[in-house]
Formats: sequence, C-alpha cells, structure tokens
Amino acid sequence: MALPRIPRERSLTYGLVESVGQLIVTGAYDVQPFPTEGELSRQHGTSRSVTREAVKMLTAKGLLQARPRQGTSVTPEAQWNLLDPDVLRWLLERKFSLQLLAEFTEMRLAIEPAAAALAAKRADREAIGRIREGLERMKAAGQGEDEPVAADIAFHTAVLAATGNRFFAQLDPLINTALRISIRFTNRIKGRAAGIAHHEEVLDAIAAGDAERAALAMRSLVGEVLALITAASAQPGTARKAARRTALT
Amino acid sequence: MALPRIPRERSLTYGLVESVGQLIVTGAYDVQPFPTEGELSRQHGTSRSVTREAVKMLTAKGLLQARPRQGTSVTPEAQWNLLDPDVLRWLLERKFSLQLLAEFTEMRLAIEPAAAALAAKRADREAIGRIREGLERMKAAGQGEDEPVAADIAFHTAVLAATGNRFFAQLDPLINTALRISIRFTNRIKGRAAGIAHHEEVLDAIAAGDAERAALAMRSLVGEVLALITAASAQPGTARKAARRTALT
DNA sequence: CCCGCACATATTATATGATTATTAATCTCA
DNA sequence: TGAGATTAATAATCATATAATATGTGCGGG
Repeated sequence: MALPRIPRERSLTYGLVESVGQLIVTGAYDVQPFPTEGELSRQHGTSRSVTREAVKMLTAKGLLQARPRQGTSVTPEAQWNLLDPDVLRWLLERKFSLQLLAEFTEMRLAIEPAAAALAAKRADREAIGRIREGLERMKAAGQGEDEPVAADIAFHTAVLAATGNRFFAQLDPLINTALRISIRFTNRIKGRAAGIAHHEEVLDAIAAGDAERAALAMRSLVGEVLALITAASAQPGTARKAARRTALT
Repeated sequence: MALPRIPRERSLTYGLVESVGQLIVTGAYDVQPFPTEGELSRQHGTSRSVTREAVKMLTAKGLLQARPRQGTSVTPEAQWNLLDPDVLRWLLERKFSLQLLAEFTEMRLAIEPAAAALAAKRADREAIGRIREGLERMKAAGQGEDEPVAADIAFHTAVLAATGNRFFAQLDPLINTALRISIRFTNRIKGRAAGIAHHEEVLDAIAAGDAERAALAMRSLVGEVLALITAASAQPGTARKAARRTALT
C-alpha cells in the first residue's frame, strides 16, 4: 500500500513564493518599489536562481510583472488572479476584509445553488453518498474547533464534485479556503443547529432529484451567510475584530 | 502620452511555457513520461535556467509537479487549474471538445445571470454606459469575422465589470476565451439577429434596475448557447468538425 | 528652447558548470 | 523474509558570466 507521502512544498523556492506573495497582497510594496532581483535575494538570503523562480511563479499567478531595465513590479490589483487558491488564501488570511468575503460569498451564491441543481439532475448515487457522509459528520461533530469545519467543507466539496462538471469542481479549493475563514466568522454569531437543518434540506432535494428545490435550499443556505456578513460590515468595529480573529500567526 | 507599449511576453521562457503547456493539455505525455530537466532543455534548445523557470510557471498553474529523484511529472487532470486563463485557452484551442465547452457554458449559466442581477442592483451609470456601448457595436458590426465577436465579448465583459464584484470581474478573461471559441461555433448554426434581441433585453433590464428580469434575460441568452452546444454534441460528426474549425495553426 | 539621435547604464534574461539535498531502488545481512 | 544501510538519479540550489532590452542622459543642431 502506497503511503500518502507528504509532498515537500517546503523548498526554499516555495517558501519564498509564500513570503513574497503574502507581502504583496498586504500592500507592503505599495509605497516602496518592488526590489530588484539582487536585493530580493539579499533580503531573503537566497540565490538568484531561487529568487527568479519564485518571481516567475508569482508572475504566473498575475501578481508580478518584470521587464529588463525597468525592474519587477507588482501588477495592479485588478490583474491578480483571485481565482488562484494561493492568492485567495493570502488575501483572506493576510489582508482580511469583510468586503472581500462578501464579494466571494456573492459568487458562491451564484455557483452553489447551480451546483446543487446539477447534482440533483445528475443523481449519481455514489456522489450523493459522499454528500450524505459530510452531513453525518456535521451532525456527529462535537464542539471542537476543527472537525465541524472539516465536515462542513466536506459537504460543500461533495456537492461540487457531484455536478460532474470540472469547472465547478475546480472551485472547490477556493470555496474551501473561504469557508474555513467564513465559518470561523459566522459561528460566533449564530449557532450551528439551523445550519444543519439547511444542509439536510439540500441533501434531501438532491437525493430526490429535485433540481429546483436543491437550488432553492442551497440559495437560502448561502444567502444566510451573506446576510450575516453584510450585517456585520454595517456594524462598525466588527470588521477589525473579525480581522483579528481570522489572522493567523 | 505614453505609448501602449507592447508587453514582451515573447521571451524564451514564455515561449517555452506556451509550447510545453499546449503539449501537456493535448496529452502528449500521457504515454511517455515527462522528460527530465536536461532532456527538456535539449529538446527545446534552451538552457536549464529557462527550462526550470518555465517548469516552475507550469507548476504554479497546477500542470506539473517535480520531486528530486522522481523527476517532473504531469499532475492528474483534476488538479489542473482550469480557472487559469492560459490553461483554459490551451485546452479549448488545442484539445477542443464540445463536452468541455458545454461544461464551461454550464458555469456561465450560473455566473452570468447572477452578474446581470448584481449589475442591475448596483445601477452604476458609467458601467451601464459601457454595456450599451458593447451592444451598439454589435448592432453596427458588419459580417466581418473579428468585430462582431469583439463587440459581443465587450458586452459580456462590461456586464461582469458592472457587478462591482472583483470575483465576477476576474472571470472575464476566462469567459472571453471561451466566448471567442463559442461564438465561432454557434454563429454557423444560428443567425445573429435573435442574439442581439436577447442582449438588448438584458441591457434594458439592467438599465431599469430590474435585477430579476436581467437575470432571466441573461439566463435565456446563455441557456440558448448551451442548448446549441448540447444539441450539436448529440449529433455525431459535429464534434470533429467543430474541433477542426476552432483549431488554430 | 525644443527635438532627435547616439550612447551609457541598470536591470532582467539567458547560459553554464558545479555542488547539495532528496528519495526511489537496490543491496546487505541477520 | 525483512529491516536497515547504501547507491544512484534527479531536482534544488548556488555562483558567475554574458546577452538583451529599455530607460535615461547628454550632445548637436535647428
């Protein structure tokens, strides 16, 4: 039996991508210009090869652009590939804003009901089984920190996978990232019991093959999250507290 | 006045990213293993630095993974970042399939009606102006090849931008890519007059601030495209013809 | 004072060779 | 047979040199 084998992902290069990526999204280079390759190498104690490869990866994610004699620079925020899981994670963890979370949730509100409808239409037994599994885990989970979140995420992941559509499935890492943040935020405000009822309704509708009801149920589920977020952002002070809570390190 | 200044994007590295990216998505490495850095350099006549940087960019897009002693390998297709504009473009241009186009259009069917609704709710005058501009261009366009397509794309781009939501806006390059392919495909089947009427209805609803009507209009617009695509894929032979039409080079 | 051209210059882009770290595969020995 | 040590292949990293490319600078002429 093959071991799960932990992927490395902790080479100097990947480490540099992480650090510099986080620095970029937090706006560290909004005032001072982005350093040249040489400086960047010196600052992080890496060779130029490593630096260049990290810069190239960040370029592929749309965060940087480089031209000879002009130097490397941070691209305008509008060009960042927000749909890259790394970029979204850096933004949500390092530069959290209720505004950003709200915008993402608006997109979830477009995507997830459609996903539930597709899943219902497709009615793949095995896939539905995995959705049910996620729900059971949610119900069984205690008041710990990690397991309820993981179960909730597993539910949404299973729904996206059940669409049989590669693009919906691709949104999974993004929604996972955002959910981890989002749940941490909404759990304080609202108990989990109501949430479970909603999830149950989604599963029922999908299992029954009722696309329209599945979409409606999912819409009300996500819509409630969005309502919580927008309500919180209207209330001054909450944003700062939320940022503190979600910040890691 | 600063010239538009053509971005380079044609360095050896970017060229290599393009070639290898296209080779990967077409499945060239499904049978034979992905070459080692040294071989890849030799095959493409580039130095190891260039090769490594290109590999790193493709790694950032989720197409490759590398580990010492094991070599570089193509990641399972499920891990490819389909939401990266380059990856989607390579797939649609080099390994076109009606199935993929249909799946993407399913996602459009979830996204674009919601975008229209958000645009209507927001009712930003300037943004609506840009949507109208796209529509005017569509009406004015002759039977040329490029301008009608560009105008149609401009319309959809403007709607996404009018949402004021960064994530919807981010989907623009993806939808642009797919639209370029999609229009080329559907135009053969169906005249453009009906299309313009639908677009007009979307604009009217957004301008009137009627979110629900905007969503419905957009849904029927995109839904029609999806119907064309699924109808075509049911009809044998069409797929091959479509692939030939959309293939570049 | 302004324009246009050559030229210097800073920076990324590319090339090359060597060294190190990682890990799959093999071998050794109990 | 199996666990542990060894080997070897490969990416990862380092160091250095050269080339290409924009950007500024200064000079000459109008």
